[in-house]
Amino acid sequence: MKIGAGVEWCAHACALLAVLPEDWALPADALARYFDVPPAYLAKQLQALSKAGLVVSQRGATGGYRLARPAAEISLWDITEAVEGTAPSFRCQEIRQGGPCGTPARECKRPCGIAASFYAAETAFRDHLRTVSLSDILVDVAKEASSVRNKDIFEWISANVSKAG
Amino acid sequence: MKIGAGVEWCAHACALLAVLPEDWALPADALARYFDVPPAYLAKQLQALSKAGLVVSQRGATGGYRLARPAAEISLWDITEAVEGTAPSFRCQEIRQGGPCGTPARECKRPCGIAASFYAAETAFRDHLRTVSLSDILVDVAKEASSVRNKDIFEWISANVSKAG
DNA sequence: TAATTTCGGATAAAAAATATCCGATTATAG
DNA sequence: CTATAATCGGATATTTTTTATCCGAAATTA
Repeated sequence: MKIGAGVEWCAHACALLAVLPEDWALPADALARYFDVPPAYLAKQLQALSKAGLVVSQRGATGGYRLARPAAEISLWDITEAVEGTAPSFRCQEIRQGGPCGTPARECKRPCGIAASFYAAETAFRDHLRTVSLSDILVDVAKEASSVRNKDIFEWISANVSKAG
Repeated sequence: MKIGAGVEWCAHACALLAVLPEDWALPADALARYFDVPPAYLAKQLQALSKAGLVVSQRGATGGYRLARPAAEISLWDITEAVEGTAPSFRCQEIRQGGPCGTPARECKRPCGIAASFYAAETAFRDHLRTVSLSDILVDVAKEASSVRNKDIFEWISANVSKAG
């Protein structure tokens, strides 16, 4: 049971996009440099966010990525779902139907007790991530970071942003 | 985020072992035939259960597997942990420490908000599986199955069991 | 309209899960 | 007591998934 690295990267990337002033955008390459991760691979992950409608991409000279909606309306589950897909972690093979004592298919319309338990557990997992929005993350970050570092971050953004003019 | 097939197989295998009369055992090969899954691969998964102390293995002529403790004291999480390992699904790469604005390591003793949220979500996942024991599964099965099929199952077990004598 | 900069899908390398085989071990039966 | 038969357990291949990269398509600016 593993979550790909793209989820972590995208979550941090979205958190950075969330502090961008309105109508500014950050290119994928800039985001990769900010976090020191492989640029081409991050770019691929960002495509998933774009496809899911979490971020808006803009091509061309002053292009880049920005959030598609307010940070309060993007949850960690939204990001996870966009990157990892919506398939359940427990993929039931219905082995109860096989073998010499297999249950007939017509009696298997509902999931078995084992599958149902895993589905319920995953629902709990997803529901928790749904309760955490990007703005919740930012509050947490703001509490930890010093005002000096916040200034550094803003200066870096200003130097690397794609600002439409 | 995916769970391997071995977890499903082992969960069903344990449920079958749970209805075995005391001091009976089922060989790995019999379990594989019962569920119609690759024998060698199921055998490998069962090793993990044995290592974790969930089942007791007995080599030799009348050997096989049986539960190490009452079904009520074995949870779906016990089985998942035994097969998949105990590593968290979200493996934080601490990318906040990298890049031009990286947070100094001494300020990173606690997990960041993103990682903490995923850890909490996974705790919810695990806690739910901890509440489901093998006996809960058996109750569910008993409700669904007809008494005719239960007789078939018991007869198959009797014909394939390794009974010490 | 040409040039620059970006995103987006197609393509390779690495890692993990899946599947298999054979030797080590143990109880039984002769 | 010994040989035999049947089992588990770890080492070994194969397939799939994840990770990583590259190059063409698209769009904005000068």
